[in-house]
Amino acid sequence: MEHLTIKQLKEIGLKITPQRQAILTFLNGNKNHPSAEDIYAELLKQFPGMSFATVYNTLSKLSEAEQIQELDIDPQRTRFDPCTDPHHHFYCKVCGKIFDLVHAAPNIADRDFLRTAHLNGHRIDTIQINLRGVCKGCRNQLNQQPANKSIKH
Amino acid sequence: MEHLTIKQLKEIGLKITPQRQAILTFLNGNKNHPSAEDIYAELLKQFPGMSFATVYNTLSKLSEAEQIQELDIDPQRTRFDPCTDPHHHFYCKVCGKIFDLVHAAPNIADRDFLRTAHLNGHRIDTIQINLRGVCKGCRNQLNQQPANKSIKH
DNA sequence: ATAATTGCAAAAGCTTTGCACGGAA
DNA sequence: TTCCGTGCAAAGCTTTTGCAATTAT
Repeated sequence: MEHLTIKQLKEIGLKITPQRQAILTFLNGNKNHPSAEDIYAELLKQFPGMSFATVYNTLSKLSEAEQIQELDIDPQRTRFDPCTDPHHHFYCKVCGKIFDLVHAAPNIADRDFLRTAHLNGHRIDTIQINLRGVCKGCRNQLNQQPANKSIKH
Repeated sequence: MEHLTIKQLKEIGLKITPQRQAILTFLNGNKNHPSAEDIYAELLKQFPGMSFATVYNTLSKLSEAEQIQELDIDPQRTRFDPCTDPHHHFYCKVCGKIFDLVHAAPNIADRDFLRTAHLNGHRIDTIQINLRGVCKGCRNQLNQQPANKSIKH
């Protein structure tokens, strides 16, 4: 899915609250792969009294219903991707950004096949392909300032 | 690498201590993908005074030197794999076991190529392919006892 | 009306760090 | 001797949970 709708929320049995609508709006089209904290911090601007638990609970339920994806590529925290189409991810260990790799890397066969396949008798539910390294931008910076050791996120 | 040696420890600039030798011994040939806590708990039997920090520090250094692999497939904790040969992993969300998938799933092209390749200008250092679901054994148990909801690790 | 959701706050875990002492090289 | 490694303990963070008040349906 590319776009989360209120209709989808209802279909998976969730009540529509202003907070949840804001979460959807923030997530839709977001390519930054935000953490729960990122999302919370952003929505706090609109909902000064908002609780982190609200963000956390909603993300959990969306993820359970497979409306969003929980990424395990960041060693420090779970990151979320509203796009559930099959694609790989690249994590830059210098700046912490996550990049989508849509067909940039060879695909691990057909995901839909693997999903229902019983590999070695195991039932496969999800697949994640995580590449890590240093992104283009950070490589350039490192080349220009070889002494710079700062790591941001 | 399949086997960690004292020679390798020296080569990466680590001092040889009884604790570290025990860590190597425990890791060598271990297919259980233990967590730091698992390793600590096991070694505590041999070294009653041992500290978790010792395990943690040594694992970090081995991982930094690429002598072992840190797996991010377990949502709860980092797991370690002494085998650095290219292979995929399957995580059972019921029992928590991790299975090696050597060539069971299609390979994501040639890892050695990707490692040195500059994908979209990014420098790729590591690749992890994480499959998750319910393992054969747990599927059988679930079929026999549909009401069993216990989750162990 | 009723069941889910929110906000607050605390707890629970895993991971990481500081420091003084002891041991490897 | 010189550093590195160890053990101990505390701190740091992210994630998870309990509960009373509030809100969606």
